[in-house]
Amino acid sequence: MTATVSSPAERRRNKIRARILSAAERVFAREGVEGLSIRRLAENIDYSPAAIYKYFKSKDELIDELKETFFELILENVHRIADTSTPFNERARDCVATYVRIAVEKPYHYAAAFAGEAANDRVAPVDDEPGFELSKKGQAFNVLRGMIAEGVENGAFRSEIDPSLAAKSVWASMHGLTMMIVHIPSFPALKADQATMSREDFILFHADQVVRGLEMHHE
Amino acid sequence: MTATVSSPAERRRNKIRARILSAAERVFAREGVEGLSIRRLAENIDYSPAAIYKYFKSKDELIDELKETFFELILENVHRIADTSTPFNERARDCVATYVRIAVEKPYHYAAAFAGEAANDRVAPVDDEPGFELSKKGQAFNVLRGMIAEGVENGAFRSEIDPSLAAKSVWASMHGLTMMIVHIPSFPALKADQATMSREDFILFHADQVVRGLEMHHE
DNA sequence: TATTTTAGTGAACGGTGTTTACTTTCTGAA
DNA sequence: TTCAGAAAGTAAACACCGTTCACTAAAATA
Repeated sequence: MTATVSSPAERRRNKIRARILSAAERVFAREGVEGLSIRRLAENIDYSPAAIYKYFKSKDELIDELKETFFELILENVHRIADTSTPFNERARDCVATYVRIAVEKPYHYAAAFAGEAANDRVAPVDDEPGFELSKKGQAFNVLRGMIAEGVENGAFRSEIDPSLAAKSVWASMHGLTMMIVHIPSFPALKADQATMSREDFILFHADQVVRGLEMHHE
Repeated sequence: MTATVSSPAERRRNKIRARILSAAERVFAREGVEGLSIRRLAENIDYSPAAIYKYFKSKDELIDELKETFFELILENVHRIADTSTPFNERARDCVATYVRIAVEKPYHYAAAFAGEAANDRVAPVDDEPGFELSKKGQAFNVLRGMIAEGVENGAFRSEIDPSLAAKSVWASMHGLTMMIVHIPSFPALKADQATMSREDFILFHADQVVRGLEMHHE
């Protein structure tokens, strides 16, 4: 299409921006917000602290980009599983378990993503308006809603369920487990209550429990 | 029993400690950890910043006390409901909804309580060892576990459920909703997805959903 | 009353995010 | 090619932060 959409200067700038972000990512993944200071970051990439402000308006903006990239990762993985053709219940459970697993691998990212006032999350109307810029978090939510809608049509889930509402409930439940694990490193093992189940198994147990809440009751 | 367990000096000291805590509470409730600085706090109570360190080892210790008091409040309320004799399902749902409601009233407290590495939460063995100092958070968990055990004995919940495990799952789900509301002020309403349900109703819906996961399936 | 403990302080240490004024380097047009 | 203007980069400062230290004044203890 267009020959060169970016000038050399522009490309050079983007490269440096990327270098800053990658250095930030490294520190942040290991030490979280506390460990990531502009001054330390500047030292890492041999710039003065002030230089960083030529590329990012503020520390918050920089971290926002790390978070967005992180949710991109989650979205990719969840999407991949959602698009397989394994049996529905299994697929639902795997999606949910994957979400937690990845989040737990980068606990600081996940915790930070939900720490701010999070003013900019929007979820697209059910019939995705194309071109509507949607946060990665919002897209992940839409995948979830789609799966639940499918389950309701299937007859696997109770027919009176509103997929939009149920998706929020399910999301909250998975978010809760994730936060639990992120903040209490030993979870689900608690002190003086020796682990009766591995973390992996507990994630599946919880996912199962959550999906069960949606299922038909035959009474 | 003992005539005076506290000397005048000791009482005076406790009074000042309490004044510091109450000033901290005021600021913290409105502005969270970010807004609460030792220097600002000192100014509020007309002391020098250094003086505060005669009463608290660190800012973290001070905040820990705020959090503990907060969970005391939650515990009291949940206990009150758990001890009524309303029908079991209703009671379970109310407990869970109350937990969320109170947490949401003091979002900063709740968020902070789960923010640290939370190294000091322990859950008592099933037969409460008396005298074992238990965090308020831990006690709240025990109430939950007790209720689920009751439900299993009742026949209301599936018989293969391990109350300890299930309690962790339920707790995670409620924690998740709470965090969601705390961090996304409009939740369950999302942008471009006008609220189809009030927050109060959603809390009940979610609690219901969670309890459903524990119930018998008759297939 | 003399001595020891406690309450309280001002000043400093080593951090933080961010801004401002300044220089150097690069770039695009005359 | 020259030259104005933009962009890259910087040192120094501003206004904070939690915490510690050496010190004085007051109270409690012996």
